[in-house]
Order: sequence, then structure tokens, then C-alpha cells
Amino acid sequence: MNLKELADALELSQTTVSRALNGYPEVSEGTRLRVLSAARSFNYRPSAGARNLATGRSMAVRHIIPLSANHEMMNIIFSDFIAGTGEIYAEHGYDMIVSVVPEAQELQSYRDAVARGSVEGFMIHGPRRNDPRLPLLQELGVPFFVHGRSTGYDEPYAWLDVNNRRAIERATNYLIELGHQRIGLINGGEQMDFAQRRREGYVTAHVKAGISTDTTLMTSGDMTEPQGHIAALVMLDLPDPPTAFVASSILSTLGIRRAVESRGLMVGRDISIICFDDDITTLPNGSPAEPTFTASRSSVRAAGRRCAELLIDRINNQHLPPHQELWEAELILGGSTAVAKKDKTT
Amino acid sequence: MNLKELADALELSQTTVSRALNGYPEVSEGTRLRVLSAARSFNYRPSAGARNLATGRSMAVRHIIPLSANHEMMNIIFSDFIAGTGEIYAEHGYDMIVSVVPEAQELQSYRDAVARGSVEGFMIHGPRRNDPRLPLLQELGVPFFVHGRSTGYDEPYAWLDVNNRRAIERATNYLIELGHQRIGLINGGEQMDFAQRRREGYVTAHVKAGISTDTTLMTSGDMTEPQGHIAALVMLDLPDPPTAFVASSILSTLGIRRAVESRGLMVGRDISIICFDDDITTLPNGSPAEPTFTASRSSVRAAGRRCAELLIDRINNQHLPPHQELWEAELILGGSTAVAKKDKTT
DNA sequence: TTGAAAGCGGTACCAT
DNA sequence: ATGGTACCGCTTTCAA
Repeated sequence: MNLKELADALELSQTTVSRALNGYPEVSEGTRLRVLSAARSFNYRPSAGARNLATGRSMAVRHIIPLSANHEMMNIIFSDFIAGTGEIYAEHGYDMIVSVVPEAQELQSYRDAVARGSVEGFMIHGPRRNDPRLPLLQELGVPFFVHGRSTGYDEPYAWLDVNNRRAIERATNYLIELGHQRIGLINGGEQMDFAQRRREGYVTAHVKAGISTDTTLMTSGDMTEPQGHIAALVMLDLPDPPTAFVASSILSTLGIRRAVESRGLMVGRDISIICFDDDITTLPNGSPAEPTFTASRSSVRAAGRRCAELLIDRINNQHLPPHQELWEAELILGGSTAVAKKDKTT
Repeated sequence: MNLKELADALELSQTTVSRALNGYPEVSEGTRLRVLSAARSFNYRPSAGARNLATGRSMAVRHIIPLSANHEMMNIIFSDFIAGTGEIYAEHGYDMIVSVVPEAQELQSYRDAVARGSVEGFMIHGPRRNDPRLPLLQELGVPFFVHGRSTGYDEPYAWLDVNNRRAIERATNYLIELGHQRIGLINGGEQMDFAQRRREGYVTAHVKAGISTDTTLMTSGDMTEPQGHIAALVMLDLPDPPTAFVASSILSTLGIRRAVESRGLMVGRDISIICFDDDITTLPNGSPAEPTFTASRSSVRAAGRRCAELLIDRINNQHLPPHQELWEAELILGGSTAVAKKDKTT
């Protein structure tokens, strides 16, 4: 069923039917009702392609995911983030196109999508320092929204980020206040901007407390269970091992806990852990009432929802200066932190 | 740059340019080369909407993800699966549209997408028993491909599934051969067809070995770390606890391991575990050389790739009978299984 | 081998 | 308040 057929069935012109369907005011209430009910009964939907062509709007946004040896992108966080964005897009009638492309073609994919007019805006995942995508999109003049930030790109652009530096600074500082002096950092891959910021927060807390940092206590990599496990084992076996850990992900944290327990130590008694908790649906941090881990928490799903809203705003208000939003993570007290034991340091 | 402008620049007709670009044979080699090089230098791409309208093909497939209290769909497995499908779609020039919709609107979303002509086919995730999506799509006459199967729907349809029943039967049987008599099943949500099949495999192995099953040793739910942890704790505290576990997910398995260790027991010595391992990128089962857990393994990412290929085949060959493909999981021997201790049963 | 022109299914301007 | 019609940018039939 297309517009012409619907109009014929109603003995009206396509114009009137189109207007009625799209909520134009100049249609009489009577005909509007007739049209609406006929459209419903025929299950009429305007053709996406035709509308796209006629209006120049595709009602679609694109998430381009590079596929590479570096799998940071397609990680466990991704599904919660796009669950959040997808919800909002659907509410606003937008389609979410997820393109998985070889890393070498990543930038060209942006160009192609713009040239084909298949998309009204882009969501940028996992920005790196000096991320080449931002100047490219600026040059292409297409709306985009960044989940995170890219240090080194100084033009104004639209983003939402968690205050990763402060979150980890606070977390680290909390451990320091508990008396910990040797704190291991098990960070995400430091090509990621957020991981850099977290490391800065970790370092800043040390500097402010007058504690020197130790590179043997700082590691980074893909945020997986084995990564946390291996990194923690190495640190625990140092001559002067850490009494606490700060971790970038709850997944790494599961590995850290295993390492701790395998050394006959107990988390929350012998060893403290604070992690960054993205509040992932399938990786809950214990129950809300009783968090397993003390954590700096910020829901990545909520972030997805907000990013999607802001991308849509951006699309509809391209003349406005880009909106930027910084979220503070929440420090959640769980069972994984305790006052440092004094037996080592005294 | 559109076709008309490109044609004008080349002093050719749109027709010829279009033909040259689309590889029609009647264009002379000379003009074809000229056209191709001009298209490249102008970075010309045909408008997606216009082409869609003219050809009736949208070059897009849709994955509809219901959003509900039941979050099984948007789980950690999802990201690897769509990483796989996305790769293939991109290679074939298809867009992957991911729609996240409230559960109540799920079926209507299929109707809408078809009516709007925005899609050439659907990928069906996580089929349940008597899944209403299959008859609906059959009725709509649109190509679809099912990752998994739906018991209770008897028309032929295209699917790819892992032989979940046999995988878990073999896993269970392996434990039985090691002397285990009390084996806990920590299954995924049994509204899912695959979870039902896994339970059948578990039961079958018991029946064949002449061991009676015990409902206190069978549980199901969302496949998360806490689920595995809680379920395993409950079973370990039974008067007659299991000496082994079969788990549906590596995520649950992490929780089981924690429960085991918290009772002062050791995995692979006191307690054996076999899990189903989807070979998730961010949840590797140890290293390939040294798997942490004995597991029944089948890569969900590879499945995604194959499903996408088969969906595209289906779209291009709708007259053919639907292709069906059953994969056998591979039994991987890891460090989590051992001969049952005799102290309890003798 | 090339070109003219009629759609594809809408939207939106200009009339009435 | 309603209708006629010229696009939107491409593909494809028909003619030359």
C-alpha cells in the first residue's frame, strides 16, 4: 500500500493524505480522522526511501565500529551503550545503523556514508588522543556526537564524558586515606583518551598526597578478566607488593580478585580494590544494596541514552554551539576496601 | 555531487554514467574508465535513498532487539555476534540496522519495517519455544534468518544453530565418566530454546548413565557472574552437594568458581566445571594453549559471520528452500575437570 | 555504444 | 481546506 493507493481509496488527493498523516494544521479534523483510521486499517507506512529522497532526511544515524586486532571497541561495554542509544533513537523515529568495518577503511566509511546521504549524524565511540575522526567529520560538515573526549582536538565539538580523571583521583585518594601507600593501577588501553585521563587522576592523587608513583604498579591493556588476573599476579609477586588496586573495569576486577585469592589473601581485608563500574547489565556489581566492590560508578547505558538525545538535538540544531556535558561518577562503598594493614609499612 | 552533475562534467548522459558505474557490459571500455576515474576523483557515491527508491532494494538488514525486564538479549554475547554479522554485511554492501524496541512493540516493529520497505531481511536473535516472530515473518513474506531454532514452529525456515543438546550431553557425560554422580546444572533462562535443549542434553546423559536427576541440582536464569555465584553457593551448601557443575556461560562460570573457592574448595581438584564457551572476545577462556575451563566451545562470532552470509543468500535466493545448518561444539579440555573424589560416595 | 524519458513514492510549493 | 504538479536522484526500458 502506497500513498497513491491510500489516497484513491479515500477519494482524496495524495497531498491531503500526506498532510493529514504528517500533522499539518490546514487539514480539517474530519478528514484527518478518516485518513488516520484508513492508514491504520491498511497498515500504511510511508516508504523510507521515498521519504528520504523527498525530504533529504534519512532518519538514520550511524555508529562505525572499526574492526581490528585491537578489540577494545567491540567490548562488553558496547552492548550496554548501544542498548541505551538504541532506545532513544527508536523513540525519536531514527534508525541506528551499525557499521563494522576493517580499521583501514574506517575513515573512508565516514566519507562514503556522507556522500551517499544515508545518514544524518554519527556517534563516535572510544575517542583516542588526537583522534582523526573529529577533524574529518568537522570537514565533512556532518553532525556528530562523541562519547568521551579527544585531547588534542581543540575545535568545539559535541561530547558527553564522565569525569574520569576526577573519578579515579577520588578513588585513589580514598585508598590513600585508608592508609594505602602502594596502589596498583590496572588501566584500560592507554591509546584511549579516557584511560589517559584515569591515569592522570591516579597520578594526581599520589602527587597531592606526596606519595611517589611507581611504574611497576601501573599497567594498561584490554579490559578483560585474564588481563586483571595476570597484571595483579605480577604486582602481588613484587618484593614490595601493592596493598590496594584501582581498576578500570569490573571485568579486570574479577581477574584481580582471583589473583588476590590465589595468593591466599582476601579482598576487603588484606587487599583493597576500587574499580570503575560502568553498571553493565550482565556484569552487576553485586546487588544495589550490597555492592561487591567499592566503585566509581557511572552507567554507560544512561550515557548511551543521553548521547543519543544530544546527537538528535545536534542534528536538529546544527547552528547552535555544540553541547558538552561532563558527568561525575558516583563513589559507591562496597565490600572491597578496608583500612591498610600496618604490618608492611611500619 | 549527484549523478546529473557527474554526467554533465563528463559530457555524457546519466544513463551511460550509471551503466558504467554499475558494470553494465554495453559501455565501451574507454568511457567506463573515464567515468570510473571521474567518480573517484569527485568521491561520487550514489544516493542511498534514490537508489533504494529506484531499485526497490534498501541494501539493509535489521536486527530487532526487544528491550525488557528480561535482558537476556542485550547481553555480552550480543556484541560478539553482531561483530560477526556486521563484518559480513559490510563486505557485501549491506547496512545493519539495529532497532532497540520496547518488548510490547516488538512484533509491530517487524510489520512497520516491512511496510516502510526499509529492510530486505531480518536476523532473529534468541528464539524461544513457539516464538511468535517466525510465523509473523512467514506471513509477511520477508526473508529472515534465525540464530538458533524454535521448537514448536514446524514450517521450514532458515537457521543456524549449535547442537546444544549434544554439546551438553557430551559435557555431562564426560563428567560422569570422570566418576561424578552429582552434577549441578547452571543454565541460561529456559524461555530460550537453546537453554531447553541444553537441559535436555544434561538429562539425557544422566538417563543413559542410569543416574537419576535431582531438581535441586538444576537451575536457570540470566547468565551473569552473580547468578553463577549464588546458584553454586546454594548447591554447595546442600546436604549432598554436587562434585561438578555444567554451566551455560563463561560468565556464570566465573561466579561458580568464586563460590567454590569461598567454600575452601578448589576448581579442578575438589570440584569440576565444564562450561559452554561462546569464545567471547572480552571473556577468553584462558589462553588457547591453556584453557582455564574445560568447555564445550563454539564461537558466537563465527556464527554471526555465517548467519549473515546465509541471510544474504536467503535474500538473493528466496525461491530456494531454506538453508539449515547445525554446528557441533568442540570439547576443550582445560584445567577445571578432574576425576571425582571417592570420599563422598563410597 | 549512447541518450531520452518514464517511473520509484513521497513532500511541498503554488493554485484554487 | 483541498488538489495539481514539480521535484528529490537514481535505474531501466525503449529508441536511435
